[in-house]
Amino acid sequence: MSKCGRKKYIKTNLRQMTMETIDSQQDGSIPDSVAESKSAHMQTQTGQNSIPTLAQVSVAGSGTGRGSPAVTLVQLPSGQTVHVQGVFQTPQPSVIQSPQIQTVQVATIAETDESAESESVIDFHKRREILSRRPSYRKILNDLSSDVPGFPKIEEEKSEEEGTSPNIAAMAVPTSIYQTSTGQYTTTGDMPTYQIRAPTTALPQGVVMAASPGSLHSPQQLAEEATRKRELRLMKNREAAKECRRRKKEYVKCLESRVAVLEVQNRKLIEELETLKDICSPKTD
DNA sequence: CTTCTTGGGCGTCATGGCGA
DNA sequence: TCGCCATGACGCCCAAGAAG
Repeated sequence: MSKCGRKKYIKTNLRQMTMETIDSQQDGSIPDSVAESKSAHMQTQTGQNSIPTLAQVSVAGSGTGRGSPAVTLVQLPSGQTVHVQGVFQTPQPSVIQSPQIQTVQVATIAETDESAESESVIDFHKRREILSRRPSYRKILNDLSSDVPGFPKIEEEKSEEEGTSPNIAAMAVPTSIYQTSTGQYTTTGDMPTYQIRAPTTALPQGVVMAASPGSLHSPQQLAEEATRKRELRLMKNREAAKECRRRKKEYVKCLESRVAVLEVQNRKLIEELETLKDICSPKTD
């Protein structure tokens, strides 16, 4: 495997490993699996670049009180503090409790219920449809944030400081393009700096020439229109990719924070279990 | 100092989902 | 059905650190 291929392999598996980590948590597995998965994740993130610290945890309460759940403060990497209440409370939903997973859980329950058998059959194709959809970081994260107050939301609209909206960016074609030393092209002006490679002469796949026949006459005009549409599409996709990566990073950060919170909860559970064992052990003996 | 390794970012293409 | 959007995948470039 080439260097880039290996790198991309690791990159691609990063999310998968993270998901597996949380999946094991949801299954109620031991924390070692979490630690192992996290260490694996850390290994993928090792190196010279700054490794994102998961979270700093400070236990503010004893955690043994049944009536008054203790509050655990978890310092997230972003500086945000998440309050984790007593471990005997209703367990917080796992990070993978995306709509897809919820659908599976509902489906499982429905299938075990004989009276709902017909409904499960009816909803089968619908569930299949939902399950086959790609995950949306925005949806997953917003779903998470609705469950956990401290969790940030991914905004539906781009924030103003992030530049122009995609529509505006789509309309504004950069006028000044300079070639950099690396052979790439950099635009200047109010638009964000792009690295635009020289457009290929070959038409992209699936590009439909939808120009009205009345407005375009010569083949040159057709070619110009095609080039313009291609540049427009590339610019839009460029912005979309940036936004997607930003959301993905935010999503991964939230997952890491979630892992930290769950680790704290797990640790407290183990401590309480040990305490209960100590209390009950004289009776059992 | 040079070369290698590694991680991050970016642009682009391919593709599936979704709304009009 | 078509166009748009979101996202995975891939390749490239760059910076920083390690290794020689």
